[in-house]
Amino acid sequence: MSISAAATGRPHQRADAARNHQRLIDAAAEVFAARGLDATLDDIARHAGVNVATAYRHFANKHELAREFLSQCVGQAVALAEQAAAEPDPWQGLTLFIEQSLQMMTANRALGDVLTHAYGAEHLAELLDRITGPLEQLLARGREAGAVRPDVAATDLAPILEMLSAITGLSGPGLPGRYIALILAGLRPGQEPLPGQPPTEEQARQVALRSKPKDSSPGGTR
Amino acid sequence: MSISAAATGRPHQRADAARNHQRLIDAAAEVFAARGLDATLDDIARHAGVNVATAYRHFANKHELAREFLSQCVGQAVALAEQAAAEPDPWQGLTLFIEQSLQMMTANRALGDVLTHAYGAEHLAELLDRITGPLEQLLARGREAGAVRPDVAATDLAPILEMLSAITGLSGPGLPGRYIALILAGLRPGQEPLPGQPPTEEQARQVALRSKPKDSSPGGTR
Amino acid sequence: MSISAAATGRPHQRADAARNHQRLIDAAAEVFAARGLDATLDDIARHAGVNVATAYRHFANKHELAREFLSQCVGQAVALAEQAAAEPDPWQGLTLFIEQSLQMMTANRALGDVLTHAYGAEHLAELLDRITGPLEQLLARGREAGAVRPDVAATDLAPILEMLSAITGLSGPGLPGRYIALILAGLRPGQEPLPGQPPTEEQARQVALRSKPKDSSPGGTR
Amino acid sequence: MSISAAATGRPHQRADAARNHQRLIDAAAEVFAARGLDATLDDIARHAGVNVATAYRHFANKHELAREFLSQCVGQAVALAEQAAAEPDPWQGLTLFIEQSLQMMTANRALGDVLTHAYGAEHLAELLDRITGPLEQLLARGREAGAVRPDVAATDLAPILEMLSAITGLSGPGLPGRYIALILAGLRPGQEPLPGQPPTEEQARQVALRSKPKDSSPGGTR
DNA sequence: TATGAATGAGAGTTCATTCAT
DNA sequence: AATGAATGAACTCTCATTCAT
Repeated sequence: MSISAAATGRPHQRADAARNHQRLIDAAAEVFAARGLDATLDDIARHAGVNVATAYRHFANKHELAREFLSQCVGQAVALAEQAAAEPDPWQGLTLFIEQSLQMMTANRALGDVLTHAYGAEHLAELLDRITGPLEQLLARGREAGAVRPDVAATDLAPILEMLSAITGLSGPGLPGRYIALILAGLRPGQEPLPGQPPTEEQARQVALRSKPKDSSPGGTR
Repeated sequence: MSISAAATGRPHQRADAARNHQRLIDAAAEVFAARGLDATLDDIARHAGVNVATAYRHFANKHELAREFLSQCVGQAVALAEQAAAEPDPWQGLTLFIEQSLQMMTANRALGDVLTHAYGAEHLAELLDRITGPLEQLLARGREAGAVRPDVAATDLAPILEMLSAITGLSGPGLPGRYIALILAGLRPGQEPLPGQPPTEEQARQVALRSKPKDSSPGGTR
Repeated sequence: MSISAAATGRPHQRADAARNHQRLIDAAAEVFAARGLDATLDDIARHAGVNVATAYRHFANKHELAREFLSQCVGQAVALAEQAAAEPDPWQGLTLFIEQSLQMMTANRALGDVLTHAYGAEHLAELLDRITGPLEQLLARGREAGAVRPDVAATDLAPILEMLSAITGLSGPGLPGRYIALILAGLRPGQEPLPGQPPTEEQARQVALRSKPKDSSPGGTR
Repeated sequence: MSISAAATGRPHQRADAARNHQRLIDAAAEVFAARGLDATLDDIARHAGVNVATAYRHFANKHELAREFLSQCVGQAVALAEQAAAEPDPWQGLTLFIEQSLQMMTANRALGDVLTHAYGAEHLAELLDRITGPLEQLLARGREAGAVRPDVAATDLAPILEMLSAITGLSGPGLPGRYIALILAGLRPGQEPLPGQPPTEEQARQVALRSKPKDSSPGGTR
């Protein structure tokens, strides 16, 4: 076992293979972003400069590739949440989290797409799991400071982000920001209480499940 | 082409043809709603009780059918806007418009799907065109009455609806309503002004254009 | 519903479709015979002069095509058994049945191949079901007449035919016949009793199940 | 190529190489047996605990591996024939040979499979060559002793074994044995003479050649 | 006009075989 | 010599669209 292997945590991962692995994920991000999740693996592989079969050596199937890609995004999002939670001013933290999240989704339209597909469900669960802690803490501080309305919970942020992801396409001077502001305004305290209850984690997870029945189970021919 | 056709201004259309036309649109709505836009034309035709080839006699291709379907939705939406504008209390009118719109999109998941595809662009333009009038009027009254923040315009409602469409999948007691309330709260007056400007109609139209390059021009193989 | 439809028992089967259907089965027989069951559907379709997709309009998948083909063979085999049972001399009937069966398998090597695959199981069941009656009757007459050994049952004929199918490839003057004679000799009376019992229908059916685990369930990609 | 290689008459083969060679053949036997000849080389290599590429260092291609495997079986079969020829009672010898052969084929379903493929032709020739002697001798003694019908030759045993191989799948109390008995009965003397002549060695070899044209020449893609 | 049938162009996936380490 | 990785060529099956009745 080489040093680099120990470093990556994978046994005997050859340099070129590692490169291709990442290349494929990057290509997936780009191509998914450009053409949506319906992009063909062939396209992605070509984009990565490898043969399709090579893609299959690295990922069991298209689902897995999407999942892997999503998994990397989860990492970023968690980092974002933690960074936001570390912000001294909780309102600034919240603003930062939402703005950066939208930016992330804008830069990577595939993200919204993936979330919409069943692929996402699994990793969304992981994401929510790891993200709820820091965010809840952030909101708590915000509530105490009177900066955030008291009836908003961390799980509310999933639908909120999902909503914002819908307008990532909007281009124009400060345009998506306008709606971030709108929503942030709605999160301020001193307003009529929100109806209903914050979604459970289970329900929050379902935001991603608008997807096509046919695509829900891997193994489908298409 | 017969004389009567010339007389009516439309090519002579037999009664059953007209019936099939509508049947297909209805079937499209149902099937798109159930399976998303990836549903096959075969499915739709079968659902309508006709043959695929018949569908092609009525619509040049799948895009056209989707467009036609969207066109009918436009009608409903315009009606909705007019109904809202007629409401004595402008805030109630706005609330009604947003709630009913979401309901329409929830009942018909395809709508959100279609909007997301390039299909929508053309008809979205028409929609915005016809809807802006009543809504602007509604908002004007709201602003005057001090019920609505002064810096919101009718064109802002397009992104807002698009955002809400993203969470139609959310199920739970009063769940989508929770976020309608959040957004409505953000529309109230007495808050920090929104950054930027309301989108132009052109920009509002682009909300729908996140879509796949490949699908943008009809005639593509897939 | 046309007259021809009534005749074929299928609703509105168009002439060309019916032709293609049979062509495909014939092509399947030929191509399966030439290349074994691993022949591609593409090959078969090309051989039939149609597009693969057309093959898929007629048969849900490769399995179904093989099954359909086998089904036609079953018909022939049953006819053969009935013809043999009608023979006045039971020994002659038995001889005829075995000889003709072998001939059928020789002319159509695919038959043996299909039997060997899991495809066959289902239709083999049907075959055995419909064939056992006449053959048992034939053997009964043979036993009474002292022409056939008393400890042979109709279900013994399945393994016997399967054995013979193994040598259909043998070419030479009267060559496969030599082994038919050998087996017929073994069926004569006045010899040491055979060990064990005749197979149950269930067991007889299993002759066909030597096949590859992977191929046993339809839907496998290969 | 080293000196020691020249000395041994074989290219220098490291100990582990020789071990891998045998391991691969053993793995081939097992995997072919379990999954039929369609098993992938990857599977076989993994089963042998080596990499596919290593398999290719030892065998030019899949065909060669199968051939090599068959070659080893030939050895066993020859041993079997010699053992049978050494039996004092010729009938017992014949019975033993047939029973053990069937057992060998049952234990190793791949054998029948390989025989059925073109792979076998070459080695089958070798087999027949080396096996005919002992078996002819055995049959001669049987004929003299009046235990075996006079018109059966050693080359008849090839088709006979091939026939029996067809029912190796039969499971049930004493089930394959029942048909061995049937055939042995047919080999007894005092019956109508068999039609035709025993196959020439050339013809006997052809039993194995029912196989797929595509696969006959190594180098085919599949 | 409406239908049943046909089709070309993929899409996802697998595998025998070769290349680079 | 042996490995991990890469590849090209298939193969099965699907679907939007067109053709022939």
